[in-house]
Amino acid sequence: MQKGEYKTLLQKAGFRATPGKIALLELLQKEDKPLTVAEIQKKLKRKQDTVTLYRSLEALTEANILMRSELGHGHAHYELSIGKKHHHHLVCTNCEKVEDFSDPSLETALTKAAKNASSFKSINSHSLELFGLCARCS
Amino acid sequence: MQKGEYKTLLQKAGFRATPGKIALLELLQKEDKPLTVAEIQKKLKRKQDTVTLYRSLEALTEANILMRSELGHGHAHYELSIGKKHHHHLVCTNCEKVEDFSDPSLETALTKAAKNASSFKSINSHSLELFGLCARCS
DNA sequence: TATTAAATGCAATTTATTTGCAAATACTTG
DNA sequence: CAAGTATTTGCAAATAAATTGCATTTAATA
Repeated sequence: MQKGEYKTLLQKAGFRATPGKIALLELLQKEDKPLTVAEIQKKLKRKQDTVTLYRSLEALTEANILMRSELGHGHAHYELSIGKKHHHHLVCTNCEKVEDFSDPSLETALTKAAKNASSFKSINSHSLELFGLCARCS
Repeated sequence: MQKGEYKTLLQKAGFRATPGKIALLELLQKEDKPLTVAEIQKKLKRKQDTVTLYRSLEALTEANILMRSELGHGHAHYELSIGKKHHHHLVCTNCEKVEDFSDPSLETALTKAAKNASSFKSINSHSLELFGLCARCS
């Protein structure tokens, strides 16, 4: 995703291409890992009210532009979802380092498991995190 | 797990077999599904302070007697972990109904994926939830 | 039964997130 | 390109989830 393209992306999704939202998307692209609201706010050059940030994150997640994940700390993490393939997270339980991972055969197994999932008629999404110790912490 | 056995269980784990903790374990056994702190508190015959409940839940989870899970609502859920086989959850995004599920081949895939997990030295646990619509809501 | 460390309850605090509303601003259309 | 309008933003305040400190109670054990 090129820098200027966020304007188009936002507008196509029905949002206004405000400096705040563009800065948010650019930051998340640059960081390329799940960030908490506090981290985002700290790193954003253009300062935004916390409430505005929450509202933007919520709306953009709803529009599938962002992806939200719970990483076992009591607060949500957000990352860019467009332009990234489906993935999950490895979380270091010591230093909280987060790493992406994906595994095709795991996805296959997940899809199958979802089909077998007894009484449920449809499975629309899933969340999966692996917890362990990263190279530095072990 | 028979009723009276919780006393022994607690003591073996280094806890005191207090009426509060025993009542908590008995309730979770009876309910047999992930409950929120508020739900537990409401259903407990013997009323307990919220703080006490939080502390018990935390300690018992630490001791692997309980299992905590995030089900995509902004608060933790707890269920008995002893005497239950490893499982995950199906969550209805409409009515919040929760159902257990487990799938051996999925576990195999998860273990393999964990091994391949690049830089991480060890994977100790994982969390997996499937979200969809239950039979009634679809 | 007395001792003591663990568990409890209360008050208050922290952290995460949400709501209401008025002011500011991006996009449309003339 | 100026005006109108609906969206977005910021501020203040509220709500929700979880935690901390401390004094009191209580289960275990000697």
